[in-house]
Amino acid sequence: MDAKRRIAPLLLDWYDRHRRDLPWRARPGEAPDPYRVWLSEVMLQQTTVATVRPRFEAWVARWPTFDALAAADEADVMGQWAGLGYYARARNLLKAARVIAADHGGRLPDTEAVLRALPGFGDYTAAAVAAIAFGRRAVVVDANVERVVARLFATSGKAAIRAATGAITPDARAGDFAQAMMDLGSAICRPRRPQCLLCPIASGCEARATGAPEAFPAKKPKAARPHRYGTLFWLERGGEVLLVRRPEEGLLGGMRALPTGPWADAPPGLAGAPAAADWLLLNTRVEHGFTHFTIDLALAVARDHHAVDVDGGEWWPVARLDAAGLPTLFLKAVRMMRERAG
DNA sequence: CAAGCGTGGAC
DNA sequence: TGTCCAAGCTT
Repeated sequence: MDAKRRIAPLLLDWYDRHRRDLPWRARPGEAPDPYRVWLSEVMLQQTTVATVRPRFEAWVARWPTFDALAAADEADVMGQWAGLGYYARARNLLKAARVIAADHGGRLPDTEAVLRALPGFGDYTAAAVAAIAFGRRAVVVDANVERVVARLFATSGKAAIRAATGAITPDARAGDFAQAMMDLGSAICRPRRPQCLLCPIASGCEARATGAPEAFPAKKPKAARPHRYGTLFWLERGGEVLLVRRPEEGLLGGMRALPTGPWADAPPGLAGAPAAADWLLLNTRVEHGFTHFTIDLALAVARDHHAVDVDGGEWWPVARLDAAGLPTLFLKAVRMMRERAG
């Protein structure tokens, strides 16, 4: 259809004039670095560019290649990821790096199908890396593309969106096209208050013609977030505090953490304490919102000069807790303890 | 396939 | 302050 073939040239022309300069993005005429493209795609999953930028720089300074990452300790990798969230991404990143080093000669496979089989590569990431790093034609559908295409054709549904995206994806510059769609979705075709007057493809946009482009795509009804309660245990001994490593699976999996008791529908008090000690339940609370529930944590404190080593735990200097690689939830408790002491 | 899985910024 | 949302993957 001729109207559909006009979209890619318009979008690519807009991209050539308005593309953002990002640390993982090759400049015109430069060859993309597959390692940087892959790392950025994983970091950017459900995470904003502003958050990723400094974390990306720190990561590539520490582990600049697949082989360097493959040789890293898992605890170091998880600690470097701390604060970014969705920690399965870091576990899969390391797994994939080791597969790439062992089975692919330290180079990323250059086809969508082979990429798709690596840990952490879903439909989106396999297509995006194939297109952006290797120039393959691939149909790249993320939340931005879904929104742009849903509005462009006033349509909905995963299959219809994918088919429509395929119909407007060019054979050449597929990587630039994908990035152009995402930049457009981020800067112009935003969820709220889309900037249609600045849009290079507004003239053919069916949602704009309806007068309410922001109504596309239809939003799913949101589930209520339950509220839970728990207790964080701060066991201190000679300037050191007890940390544990959380189980590999599940919430904050594999991360270093303060010990916690059970998370329940009502405050559990001192249940699940990591050791017998003279616990003092503080009046202050740590609140933290996760995607699917919020947690309200009490803080229990004990200073026990006779505390023996706790199974699976490690004693960590309080003054160096910032370097422990703790998820944000636990850093909130650390800050609270410091305010209390100071 | 719906649910589980983090966090910080915008409004 | 609460709600929404951001370059999704796994089971």
